[in-house]
Amino acid sequence: MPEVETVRKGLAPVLVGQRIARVEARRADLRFPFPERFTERLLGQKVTRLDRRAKYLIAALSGGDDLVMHLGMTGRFSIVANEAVLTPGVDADDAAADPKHDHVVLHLAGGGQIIYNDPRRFGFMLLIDREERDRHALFRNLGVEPNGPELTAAYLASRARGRKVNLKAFLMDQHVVAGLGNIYVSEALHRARLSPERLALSLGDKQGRPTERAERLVPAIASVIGEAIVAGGSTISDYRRADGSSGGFQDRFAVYDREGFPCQTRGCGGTIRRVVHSNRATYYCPRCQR
DNA sequence: ACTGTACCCTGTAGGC
DNA sequence: TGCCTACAGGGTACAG
Repeated sequence: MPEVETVRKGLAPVLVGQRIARVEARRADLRFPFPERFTERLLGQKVTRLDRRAKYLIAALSGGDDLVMHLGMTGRFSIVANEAVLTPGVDADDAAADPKHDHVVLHLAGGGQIIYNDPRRFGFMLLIDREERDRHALFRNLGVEPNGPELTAAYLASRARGRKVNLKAFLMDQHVVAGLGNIYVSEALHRARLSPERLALSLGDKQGRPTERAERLVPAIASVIGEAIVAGGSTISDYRRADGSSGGFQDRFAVYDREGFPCQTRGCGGTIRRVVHSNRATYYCPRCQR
């Protein structure tokens, strides 16, 4: 999510207020097929806003549709203007051209272009009538934003009531907290000194009132996400060409991708472990996270 | 209803 | 050098 927010901030100044003059969709699908009459419905539309909800980018179009875009794992946008190419969240040195995976090009009336590149094609785009958007399956059951006022200990406890999934899976569920990804769940749990293996239901007592663990988790999530947004997101060094982000937060990982390194928590002395749940890596310190 | 697993697709790193 | 496997920041579709 911090990566998506970084992309949004980079894209907004060149996209908002612009009219779409031409659209190239260079294949029939990404993760899903493009919407019916995709290019026709974009043509001539003015982008009036660029918002983010969870990990979705939402371009509001003058005709009343929302262009909803998801970057998946490897999607990125580049801006082409006056011969210069800019990729929000990616250092110029790392944004080498990769035309093979340039799947969508939006030509703006002002002369600029927005290029969507996505090697793995886990991203997607769709068009939804703005009036219908919040009732759409993707948005209807989304959880709260991780850096917003709705994320409270009471909320977490009520959602965790009776849930026997572990905390890692619980926090990865976009219907609980919308926008927390694999990196930030590991980092937030470390800050909260909570084991990813602990059951979600332990965030509340029998009456569903938040425990002290839930109270710790809220500022842990909010601070990790807040700092990552300020840093411009994270880039895994070996993957810098593959996603929309080369911010600075990877330099501040306490646990993510740090298997075998000593835990930095003052006086802890533990060693970071890597475990796998449902095909996703989780990093934590078994000593200070309980 | 809830939970865990397999899978979508492509590129890269590391072992041999 | 080449071949093989494991793994990667996300999310969904199942089976049990």
